Amino acid sequence: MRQSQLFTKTRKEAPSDETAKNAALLIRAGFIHKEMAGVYSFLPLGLRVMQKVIGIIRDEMNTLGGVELHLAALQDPRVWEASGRWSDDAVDNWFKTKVRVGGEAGLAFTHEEPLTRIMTAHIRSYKDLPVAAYQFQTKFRNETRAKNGILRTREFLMKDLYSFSRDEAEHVVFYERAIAAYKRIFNRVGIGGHTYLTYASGGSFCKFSHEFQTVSEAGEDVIYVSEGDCGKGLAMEKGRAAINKEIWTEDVKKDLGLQGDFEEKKTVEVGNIFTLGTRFSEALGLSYLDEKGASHPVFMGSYGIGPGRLMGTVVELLSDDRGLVWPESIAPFRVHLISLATGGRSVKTATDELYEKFSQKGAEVLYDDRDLRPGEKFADADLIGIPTRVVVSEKTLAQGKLEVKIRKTGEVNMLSESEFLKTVPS
RNA sequence: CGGGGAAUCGUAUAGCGGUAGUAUGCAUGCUUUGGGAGCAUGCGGUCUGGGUUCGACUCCCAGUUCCCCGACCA
Repeated sequence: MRQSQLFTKTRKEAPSDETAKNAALLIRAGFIHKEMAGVYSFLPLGLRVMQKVIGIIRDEMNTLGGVELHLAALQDPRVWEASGRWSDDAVDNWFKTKVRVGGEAGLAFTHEEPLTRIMTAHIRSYKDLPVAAYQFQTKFRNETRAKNGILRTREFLMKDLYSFSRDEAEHVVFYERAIAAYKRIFNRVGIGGHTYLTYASGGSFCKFSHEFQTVSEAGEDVIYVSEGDCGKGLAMEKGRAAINKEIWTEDVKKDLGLQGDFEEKKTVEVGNIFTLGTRFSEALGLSYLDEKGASHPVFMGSYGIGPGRLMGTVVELLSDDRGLVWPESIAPFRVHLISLATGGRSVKTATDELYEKFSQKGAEVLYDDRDLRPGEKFADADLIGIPTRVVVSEKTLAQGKLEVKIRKTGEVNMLSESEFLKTVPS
């Protein structure tokens, strides 16, 4: 993409109404626009990052055996009344709206009920199980307080996957595979090393749920982590034992067989997986017949990740004082090609040709073809944070090389075109 | 939802009971060109509604919006 076509402008100064680093930087770099408290629009660069994140999650969900669908955002109250979650007493962050000809509709804050109801039309037999369905869908939550930029918003995209199994044993097999898939996701977006599988409250559904908690000062959660071998269970990988503060009690510690020293860490919840059991299948009549013709409620699980929150968390962790720093896997572009206008027409022509070559090779290139001074282009490039910067100028043309700079490390190398092309991921 | 703070050109900010300023951005011109160039000219602003006052951007009240702390987050 030619940067002259990109309408978004960068800003020198952070907006005064954002104290969160993630939103301040993303707004300065033109990735997002704040509509109102807790509501953000995604501009072209932000959308590209979001799509990369979605692509990684989708890939892992497919590997897990999930099938993608897209449920309605506008919700029928009746299905929520059936589960007891329509009333404001049960769920206080509903956005509800009136239907003009009568009645109400809700803006979905999650999708257990509607999907469970849909499944009653498709799951009849043990032969139909297990199944897993997922979607990327906008969720609405009427939070009393939006905060931390794009980490906690009233409207946000969520990947929610729901599993349907015959019984708990079958469910657990899937659940553990889901944990593995989630780990791969966080590794792939570059925050795996900072992310802990954490025991958390199971709410009204089960004893424990599991959260994926990423260490960051921007976090809202507190977890206790032990780097030693100090317990057993799903979250008790060696060097990775973690418990959410909300369930940090003597009973739980005994229950999980915890011992040794635990360190307190502030974290962002980047994923949460739940064993739902038969809570919704019983309420909505989702059952199957076994081999003997006996009816059983379907055993369910739910698995969430917010791609926007994940993106914000990456910004919090990887940015530096000059701006964003994207990992290759979710960068809006892989290469930021910059021509220095100081070189006149020959530089411009040479860079145009290079851009065509890169594009033909399928490389994702943002080409700064704007007629600006070098300093401004460099500052913008640092702020936008594309992993590799390639500069073409009279100087580089004279050497017959390209100046290749790595955003993350600041490392600069003079490479020939063919040397560089070998390193460009297409 | 409880508590605290804030609202001034597009953005970031100063200031005063009596003609609203700076920086940046934007527009135009000239000079510049490897880390957000220089000079000149121009465009552009006091959240809304009441009240006090001869006079309110400034003081008071209410509303709205935003931020922060806490609570909540199925």
